[in-house]
Amino acid sequence: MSERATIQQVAEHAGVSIGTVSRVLNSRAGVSQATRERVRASIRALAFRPDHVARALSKAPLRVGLSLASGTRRLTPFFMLFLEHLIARLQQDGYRFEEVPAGRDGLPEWLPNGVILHGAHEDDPRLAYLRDQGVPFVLVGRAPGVRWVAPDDHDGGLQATRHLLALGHREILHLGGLMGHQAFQDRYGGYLQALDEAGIGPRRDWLLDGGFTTLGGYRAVRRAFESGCACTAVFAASDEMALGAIAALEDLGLTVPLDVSVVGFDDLPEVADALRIPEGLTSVRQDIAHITATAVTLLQEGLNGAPIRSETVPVQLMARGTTARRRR
Amino acid sequence: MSERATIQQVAEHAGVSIGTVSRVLNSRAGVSQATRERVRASIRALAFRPDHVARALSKAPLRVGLSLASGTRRLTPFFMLFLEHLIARLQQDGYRFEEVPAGRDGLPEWLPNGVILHGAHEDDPRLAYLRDQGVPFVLVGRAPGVRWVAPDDHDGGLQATRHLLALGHREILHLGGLMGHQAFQDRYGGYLQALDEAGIGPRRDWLLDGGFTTLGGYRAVRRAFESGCACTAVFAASDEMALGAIAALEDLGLTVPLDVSVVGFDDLPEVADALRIPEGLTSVRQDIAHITATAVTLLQEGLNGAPIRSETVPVQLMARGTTARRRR
DNA sequence: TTACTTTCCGTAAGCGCTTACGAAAGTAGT
DNA sequence: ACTACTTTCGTAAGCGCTTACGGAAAGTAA
Repeated sequence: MSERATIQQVAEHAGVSIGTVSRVLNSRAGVSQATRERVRASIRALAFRPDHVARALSKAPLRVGLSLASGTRRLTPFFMLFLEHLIARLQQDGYRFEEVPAGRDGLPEWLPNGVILHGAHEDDPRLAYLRDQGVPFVLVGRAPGVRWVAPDDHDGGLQATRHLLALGHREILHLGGLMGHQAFQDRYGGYLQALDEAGIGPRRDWLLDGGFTTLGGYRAVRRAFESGCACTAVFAASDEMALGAIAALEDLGLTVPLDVSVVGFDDLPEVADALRIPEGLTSVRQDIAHITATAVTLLQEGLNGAPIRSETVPVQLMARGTTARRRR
Repeated sequence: MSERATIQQVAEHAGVSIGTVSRVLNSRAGVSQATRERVRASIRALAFRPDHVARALSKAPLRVGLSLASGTRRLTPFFMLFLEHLIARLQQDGYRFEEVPAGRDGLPEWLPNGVILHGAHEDDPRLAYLRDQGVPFVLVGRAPGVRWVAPDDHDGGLQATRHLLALGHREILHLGGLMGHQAFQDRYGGYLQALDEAGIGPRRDWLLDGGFTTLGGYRAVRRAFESGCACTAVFAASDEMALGAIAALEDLGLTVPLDVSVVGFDDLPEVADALRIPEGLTSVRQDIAHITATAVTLLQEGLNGAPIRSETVPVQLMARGTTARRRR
């Protein structure tokens, strides 16, 4: 029923050899435009998808590892999605994937050919270690002098806050946490810049620590409003915290978005599904697929000895049902 | 540095052919005890681990799929761990893994050779569908007339509640949710039985719905205690809810475990790490590795046409820092 | 001893792909 | 028209395993 076509069948269908098919699959040179098209047509006709297992076996055994910051909460929804995308991408390209276990000192115990790092600080010992070992790596995050890819966190904070300002809000809470981390620092930075543009001074008591959990967001927001916070909007640095914020507001008798607007960050449908607001959570969308694809590309460059290059991937505010024009 | 040994090298080291090595790897017949030992020694000596990619390529292309109940929250910590273990196990055995996408009606769009189902009800249409299609499957859960594997949820509830009773507690809250699901029904059943053994009648207001989230647990417990609940212990049907319960109690000025004891379910260190109680969360441990391994074994039996068989895997209470003897 | 089993193990053909290598055909330079 | 490239593509040798097949060695029966 679900027998998949092989490269052999595609070759026969197109009247060429399997070598040629492989070449067009990997878009390598040495195939005329005409046959290239013909092969592509056969691929489509047979719904051919290369077997990644065979691919990984025949390719040079390139193992790419993922190394996690020791403090990274592995089970965060965003991270799980990230991992899923990364593995899918690597597989598709015929690479092997292995998680690099952190030994003592947080340094890896053994090394694959290339590694992708997640959640490292600028002065993380692993960066220096990998550089010393000569193992190419790319950081998902930002640090000077290394290959990195990161979403435009600053711009995300900017977009979210401007959106709130445009709706007439003036007192805007920021629900953050993990303030040592660059990503969240940047989101906060965007928020501050937007406030500044609007001539609104930042206030210490508008910065809440939600620890990047739903419960943390709930407790922080509840406490803030219980002690008389007059804010009409909150910008949370993650969807989970936004969810917590919404629950807290509900429990205090406030309705979202009529009384208070809430915007999240990440735009994970899996998280926001818990919401009872039909139009969904207003949130800053990160393109995880884009980020992981770029990470892999940069790593390949590193393996080829190309010069260091980094990339920022854009984010976009998705205005939905939890933000509304300010009233009163 | 990290060049792994191949079967070829093991064969040379042991002075046999690769065929023989493969036979001992798969523990097939036709190898004398003497050479079997010798090969095993070489395997250890070279720290040989078979390459699962090559394995998957050479084996009959057996694809096993995982099908999720449509309502299953994919990003639940327990489920992520489950998935991780399942994939590792399948890989190790040289099987391919693919997630089976649910089409409309919740039925799969195409079928692999065998499937593992998670979170299905007894009358889930997928069960009948797979049976009709003649595709072997195993259910992680319980249902009559099919191959299934499940933790002993009832016994877990029993152990947890008896533990609390043994510590002198008499008013014990149960924090559940998703009451349609068999697993949670069973945990509740164990709780009820333990209460009954102790001659304590169950009370409607001792059953809370925490929706299996941390926040849900928090809200339910907070509301209960705010409206005068005099309980001294709570048995939560998941670690996440237990965490929420603990936070709620804290916020109400109660300390755990001095004022109130809390026991969770699943025993996921990743979840309980958020706790500030040094000795950790008292919880009912599920052996995920055992469950997934059994699921794969049962599926293999199904593929071989063996008669239907099911298995319950034991759970064990891990008494730690969130339970203590009742005072007053 | 011969004939016939049984046990043990080596050989080689795959699994589906990638990629040197070299042959054939086309292009250019003289 | 002849040499010298260049482009295009087929051939075949792997990647690290599994497994059907068959041969050699060893055991059993006469």
